[in-house]
Amino acid sequence: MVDCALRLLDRVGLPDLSMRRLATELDVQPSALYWHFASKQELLAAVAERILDTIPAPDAATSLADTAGSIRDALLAYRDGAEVVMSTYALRLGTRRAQDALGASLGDADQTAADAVFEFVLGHTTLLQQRMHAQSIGAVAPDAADPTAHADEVFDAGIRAFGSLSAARSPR
Amino acid sequence: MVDCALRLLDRVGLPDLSMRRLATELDVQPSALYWHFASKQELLAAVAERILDTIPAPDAATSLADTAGSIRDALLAYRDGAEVVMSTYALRLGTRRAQDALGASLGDADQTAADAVFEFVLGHTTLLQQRMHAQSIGAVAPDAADPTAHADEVFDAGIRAFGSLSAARSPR
DNA sequence: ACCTGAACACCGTTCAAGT
DNA sequence: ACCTGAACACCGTTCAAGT
Repeated sequence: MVDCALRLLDRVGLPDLSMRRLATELDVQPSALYWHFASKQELLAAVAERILDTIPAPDAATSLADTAGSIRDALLAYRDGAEVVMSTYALRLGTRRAQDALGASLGDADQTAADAVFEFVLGHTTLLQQRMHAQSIGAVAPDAADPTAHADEVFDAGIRAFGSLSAARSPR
Repeated sequence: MVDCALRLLDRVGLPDLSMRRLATELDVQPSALYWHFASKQELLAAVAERILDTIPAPDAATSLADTAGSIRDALLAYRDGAEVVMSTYALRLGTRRAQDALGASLGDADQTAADAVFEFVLGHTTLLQQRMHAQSIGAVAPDAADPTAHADEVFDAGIRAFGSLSAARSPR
């Protein structure tokens, strides 16, 4: 059932991922979903956890750039993945898998820096995916030649900044 | 009419800011709104621009921390402000006022770093506001003692990271 | 120029009742 | 234990018609 929601998300996007549509996909009445999940939010939390499933276990030997990259990849693997994860992370449902991996790469005891990096990755990827959708709809402003062109550069610049933060700390 | 939307947003939040509710507030039929705005998205773009109106003009003499702080303040001034700005920024509606101010503080010709900082600020503030709302509803997980407690620390850590990026560049 | 009235095609959620 | 049927209180948007 979560698998079906994940496939539907990837096919139609978050705005069109409704309980009614998911029910139709499962050949079931909408009300049947509420025996399994108390609300749509709870269903989305399960979907978010599945999206983050592919990120590797925390490993101090993995560079920040690689860890951040695999989190970005996990979010990009499904349409609107970042937005789904963002909304459930805000409610503190789901695991802290992503932050733990980032924390390990930063070699930091407290999680402040890891939280900041995760917030950057979520913000960046949410924007990127919304832009991808806007572009496919043709709803983008005409002045923007290639909406997603410099996204990688911006992402790298951000990760480099956070990397220099940890480099400045570790020598102590 | 945008003022009314802004007040309504602050009162009820983005999920409850509907065209029908706004119409009721204005003592008008919902369809009347579509003479002024082609869609809800367009209305939200106007609201987003108003939210960002209070951020100061670009000034190289203003520190990155101050500029980022005033952008954060502008977003926090209205309920769900960050999410509204995020969704219209993705569509590239509205101005680049925030990024221009950040670019000036970074003393940078290209806008890559400014974009990265803005993405961090948007991600951070969106998460913070969603958490504030979840808390007021009481819908937050029980293990989180004080959801918004360390938000300032995380924000400062992020901005410090981006600050060190520009510091490492300017000596060249 | 600006708005109404009525409709179209949807939503999330609840809850008694069925099997 | 798991699902149906029917309802409740909503959505964004369109469009002919009014003034």
